[in-house]
Amino acid sequence: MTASIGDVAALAGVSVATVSRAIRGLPNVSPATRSRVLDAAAQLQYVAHPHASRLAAGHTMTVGMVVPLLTQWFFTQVVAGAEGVLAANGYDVMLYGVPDTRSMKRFVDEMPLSKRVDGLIVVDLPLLTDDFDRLCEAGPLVSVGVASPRASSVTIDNEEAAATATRHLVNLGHRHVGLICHLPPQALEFTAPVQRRRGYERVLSESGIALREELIVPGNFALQGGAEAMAQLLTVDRPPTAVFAESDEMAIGALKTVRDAGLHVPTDMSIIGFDDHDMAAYMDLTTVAQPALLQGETAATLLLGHMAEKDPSEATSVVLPTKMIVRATTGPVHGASMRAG
Amino acid sequence: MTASIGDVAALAGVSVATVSRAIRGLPNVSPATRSRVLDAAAQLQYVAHPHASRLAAGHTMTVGMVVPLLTQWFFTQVVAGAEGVLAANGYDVMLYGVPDTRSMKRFVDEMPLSKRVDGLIVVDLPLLTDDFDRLCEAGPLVSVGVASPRASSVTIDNEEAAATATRHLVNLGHRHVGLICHLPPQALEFTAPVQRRRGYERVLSESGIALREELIVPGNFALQGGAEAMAQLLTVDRPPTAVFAESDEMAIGALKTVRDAGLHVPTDMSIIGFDDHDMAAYMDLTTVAQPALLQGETAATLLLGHMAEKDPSEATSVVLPTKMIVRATTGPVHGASMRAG
DNA sequence: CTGAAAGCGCTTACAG
DNA sequence: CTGAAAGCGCTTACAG
Repeated sequence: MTASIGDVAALAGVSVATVSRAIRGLPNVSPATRSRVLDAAAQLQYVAHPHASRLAAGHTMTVGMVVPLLTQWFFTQVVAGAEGVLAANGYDVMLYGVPDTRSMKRFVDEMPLSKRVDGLIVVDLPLLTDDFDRLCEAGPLVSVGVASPRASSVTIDNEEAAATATRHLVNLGHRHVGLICHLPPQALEFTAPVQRRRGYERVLSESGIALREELIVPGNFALQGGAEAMAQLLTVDRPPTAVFAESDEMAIGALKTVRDAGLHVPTDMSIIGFDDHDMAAYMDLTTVAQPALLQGETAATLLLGHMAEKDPSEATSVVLPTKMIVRATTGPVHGASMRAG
Repeated sequence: MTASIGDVAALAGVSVATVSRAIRGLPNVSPATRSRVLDAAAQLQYVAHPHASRLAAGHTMTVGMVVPLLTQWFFTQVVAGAEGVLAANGYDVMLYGVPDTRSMKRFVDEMPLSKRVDGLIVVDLPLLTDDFDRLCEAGPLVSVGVASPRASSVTIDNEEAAATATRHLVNLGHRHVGLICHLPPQALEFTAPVQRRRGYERVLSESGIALREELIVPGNFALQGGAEAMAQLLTVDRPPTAVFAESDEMAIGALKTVRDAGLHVPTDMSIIGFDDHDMAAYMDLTTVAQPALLQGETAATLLLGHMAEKDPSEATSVVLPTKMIVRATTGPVHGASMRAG
């Protein structure tokens, strides 16, 4: 049906070897020959069959992206960022969603053996060290979201960012500061939530504020989870006067609960989020912004570099800056909270 | 490094042909042989090299998904839905973002010739008929979002859904109904916006309401676009008392503009969106829900069917239901609007 | 039920 | 600068 390298060779009157060289821009082809080949190829609309060249050449020109949830804001941004630079460099991207432990296990078992991709971008995957090592052995890998001595990574300083958020609240005079975090401890542990929680706890401790476990509630990184978490925070005695939510989506859910309860933000309750989701500006949500798209782009660039190298080089880890954006949902403690304190 | 089919054959003491048959579950292998092969394969952790089998067998076990914007709500839902069922059926998914005309053109030129995938899922692509036909000729294709006589598709009835939304507004007594639509006409035309606009116009006309061009403003399917569109609507004379936004994200942006202007929803302004985005429930936004994830799943199922067939069968087009969800952002016309009317 | 061999469409030393 | 040939790792008629 479609032209093969042999057809081009016949039309140009050269061998297939020469066609291969001419088309890929390799040296040692005379200008005249090259242009004859190129003409023939254009005429036949020839495109190399990828599986054949991949099999012969030993590389696939595709990279795999492994992502827990295909629909969550952060992941879509990272995928979009990486796909852009990868496509611009001639690479295809294979997308793998690994929503649960079982699919993650299967992925780890099969991927390294399947030589399916030239490299892997792994996003925020709560992998066991062993599994992570196995993936690394299979080829170039860059991890986004979680740092590792074994592989290049692009991350943000989650702990410091969370500390900044918490400090902002404390500096406003809040002494009862809630945290809407990720899942309960028994679930899959992503690293970002752990680090963010650490930042939160550190600042409280530095500020001489006792940690109150009942002010830390899971919100599942979703709107509804955030709303429910806030509902729970409102019922404890001596409720918080300020809350740090580990994602904007949870923060926005929390905002709704507060307002539905007839309370006013930030007068009765301060809320700070994390991400700088599109929605954040529109909700006037104070938050700490992370460059999600850029993390994907950077990961792709790093991976491109590793794939180009002959032997595996040093892992390089880049940590991208975050930035607190103060908007309208945080403010000084207020009368209502004074009663509680 | 990793085991090849030859290694397994050697270990099991059979030919590579037998290994191939045994592992793929083909008939004509004795139970004893099969289990010997399977044992050997397991022992060596053998996984068939995909490019080799793909080249030899002539199919790739991967499907391509082509999507305009990787980050927009609808597209992420469709991708997630399709990836789920495809992965469950052993297919890999290759992701292609085609944000602009140029990349779309390149995709159409190269993809059909490259035999890279066994089938294609094309989401909401404003393709020229010719280009669409070329993609169809290359192999099984299912289109989501736009119907076509040439290929199977999964869509919703955009016009009817938009009519329902508009009728809801008209039935509430609104005579000045704005539309926040997609891009200005000169841009790439996606079909959904065109159809939705048609539904809007039809209902106005059926209700004896004259169309006012100045009440139709583009919002670019984004939060900010929606906000700006609403700002513009507020400045026309005799401004609308109700607005239909073609996506929830635009509706939410519009909501913000209205509230920032000190107006009350729905007393001063009714707003209805489209999608039932997660955020919609939280904003108490009246909207018409479309099953985005399901559209992706359905497309994948359809494609799986087509890829399994020997010769191309009839195109089947499934149209999924939409459902209006009345919440708090729409209400009867009110005093304020009477002044204008 | 099983194996030997050709072939999928390329790339890559090796000669020349 | 160019070509003949081997090889990438499988699958698939064809014999037996």
